[in-house]
Amino acid sequence: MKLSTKGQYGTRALLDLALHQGQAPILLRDIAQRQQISLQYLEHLIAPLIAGGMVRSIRGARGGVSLARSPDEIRLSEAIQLLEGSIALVECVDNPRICNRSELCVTRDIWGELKQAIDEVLESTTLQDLVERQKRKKPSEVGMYYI
Amino acid sequence: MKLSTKGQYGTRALLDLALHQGQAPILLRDIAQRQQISLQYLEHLIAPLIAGGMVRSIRGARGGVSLARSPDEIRLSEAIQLLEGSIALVECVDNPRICNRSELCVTRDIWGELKQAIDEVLESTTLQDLVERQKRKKPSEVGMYYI
DNA sequence: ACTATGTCGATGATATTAGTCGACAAAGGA
DNA sequence: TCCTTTGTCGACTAATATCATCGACATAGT
Repeated sequence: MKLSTKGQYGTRALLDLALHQGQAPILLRDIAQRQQISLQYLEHLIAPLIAGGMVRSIRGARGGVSLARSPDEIRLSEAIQLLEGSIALVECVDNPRICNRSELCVTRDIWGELKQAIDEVLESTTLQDLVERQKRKKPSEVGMYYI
Repeated sequence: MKLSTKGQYGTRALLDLALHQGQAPILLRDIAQRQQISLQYLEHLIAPLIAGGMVRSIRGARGGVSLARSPDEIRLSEAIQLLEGSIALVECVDNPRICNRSELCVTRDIWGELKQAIDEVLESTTLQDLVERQKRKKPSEVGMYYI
């Protein structure tokens, strides 16, 4: 029952994008360096975010990536959904058909409540919230490279 | 980000135990049949529950397993903990040391909130709650074999 | 052209999951 | 005592998922 590195690194990458937003697009290389993720792996993490319309990319020289919307319009629920797929901890919550017990299964009800609880946290948190928390934590280092 | 079958089947097995509690211990074979889990796999699911003191077992003829406590004293949080290990979705929530960013990492804070949200659901649900839900759902079939 | 960047599919190493099997231990009954 | 019934446990395996890495390619700027 773990969040894969896709979800973890992907979320960090998004936060990095929010923290470094500016005029110019941001280089994947820089995100990779700051977040200590290999560039080649990062590409794969970003891909579904681009496909999902959360991140925009510009190819070629002077290219890079940037958030497609303002950070306060990007909810973690959507990000995790793109990065990890459904948030449900158990398949049958989303697809009752895959198990013939679904209708009468009370454990399934609990897994549903769990999904809901997780969703409430992720739905109520935006990238902007993360940015503000970060500023509160360590104002001086926000926007800087990790040493 | 999925609950493994260990957690799913193990919880079902516990509920089965709660539903069929009586004088005599319950046969693993019967649980396996009712819950449609292979006996050999079920043994492995039950083992950590026995080790954790949640289930008692009696070997030999006329043996079987039973809950070590009354169902209203068995919380799902404890069961899942035994079956799956820590409930935290991300390692660093429990072990800050494994990542040098932990102290300043705001995504980690979110993973912590997630853990808390999950824990609240599981902590507030006992096997007895599941039994009652089951009775409410399908009073006639409680205690019966699945057809 | 040439360089800087992102895109994408193939590949591989490792870990985890989901079981199965077989030998064994303990308890009861004939 | 020996046989049957039950749980125990470690070894093994197959399938899948995770976590990358690599190389060829596409696109944009200079």
